[in-house]
Amino acid sequence: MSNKRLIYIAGPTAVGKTALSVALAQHFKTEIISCDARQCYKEMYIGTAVPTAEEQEGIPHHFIQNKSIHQSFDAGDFEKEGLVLLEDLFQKHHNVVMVGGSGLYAQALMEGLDEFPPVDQTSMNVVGTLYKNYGLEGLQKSLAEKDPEYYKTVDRQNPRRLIRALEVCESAQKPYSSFLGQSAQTRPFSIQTLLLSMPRAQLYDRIDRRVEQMVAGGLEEEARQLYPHRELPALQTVGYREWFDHFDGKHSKKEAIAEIQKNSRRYAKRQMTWFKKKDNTIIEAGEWDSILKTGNIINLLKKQT
RNA sequence: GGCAUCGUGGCCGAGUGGCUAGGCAGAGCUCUGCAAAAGCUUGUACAGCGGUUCGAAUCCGCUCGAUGCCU
Repeated sequence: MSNKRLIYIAGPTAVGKTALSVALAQHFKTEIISCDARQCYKEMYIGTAVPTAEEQEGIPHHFIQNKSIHQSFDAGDFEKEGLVLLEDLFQKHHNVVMVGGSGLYAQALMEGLDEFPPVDQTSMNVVGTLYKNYGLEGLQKSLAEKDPEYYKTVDRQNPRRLIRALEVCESAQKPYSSFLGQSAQTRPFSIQTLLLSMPRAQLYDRIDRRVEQMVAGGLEEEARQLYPHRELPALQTVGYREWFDHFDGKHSKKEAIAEIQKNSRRYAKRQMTWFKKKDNTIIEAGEWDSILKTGNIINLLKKQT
């Protein structure tokens, strides 16, 4: 085992990941890699709670605002680019800090995804048309035929899952399931995950307040500028869709804000569900506060057994 | 004080004698490439008490509460 270590700070939105990650990075004099499926887009700033320059405290951050909403970027891309970046960072540092709430992205980088062939535009169109014309049932029938094995285990009610599998089948002319479980992933570094946790009520309160701060900070205007691009995948995001609906007259500004708060709370819930099953070291709010205050960061890492 | 209408799970809301509407919120969960996405699961509640009936959220009486009108 190499002496290189990736320290991953996980946790739901608004729990306070940024401050801890910066403190850790300062301690190890290292850099931060963000695993956040939205903060990587340069066009989105306020609504994705990108750490400000002050918050970053001079620590180099990667995968923050380095993509455009007009290009496609997904968990697989993140894995590939992230590994290249890590290799470089580990030349200079023993420890590298990763932060972010996108569980799938973190999983991709830490555990690896199987190799899938790229999905071409034609295949996307074929599947898209199928869904449009024949709905969920059309997708189910097609997948049952093209990949009966995967069909047995997929969530058949979930169009996204069905579409993805069909797109791969279509592009590769091979069943989606034939690519599963191919590559046994090992990483040339160790990984330590710290999951930040906080009582539900307290977290929800922080979420509500942060949304208010975003609004005060000009979220509405940011959303207005992105309105022309509202169909893009990157903009299917809490904090933006609700404004788009408001601009379309579907609800008032006040309702839009309340919706953002509600959807953020739900997002946080889903994140907690995801991280919970991952068997991480859980750090409660009270603990990391005192750790930050005393600067006693090493104890935090010793918690890991 | 009199008359009238009403009182359904956290909220909205259907249901006028038997076959546990539904929606929202909440909670729990799934997920190997749009993941801040997408999907799944989840409540026998009928203001209270008594009566009629084989059987009442539904009918009758009283009590409490809300609203409106009247004196």
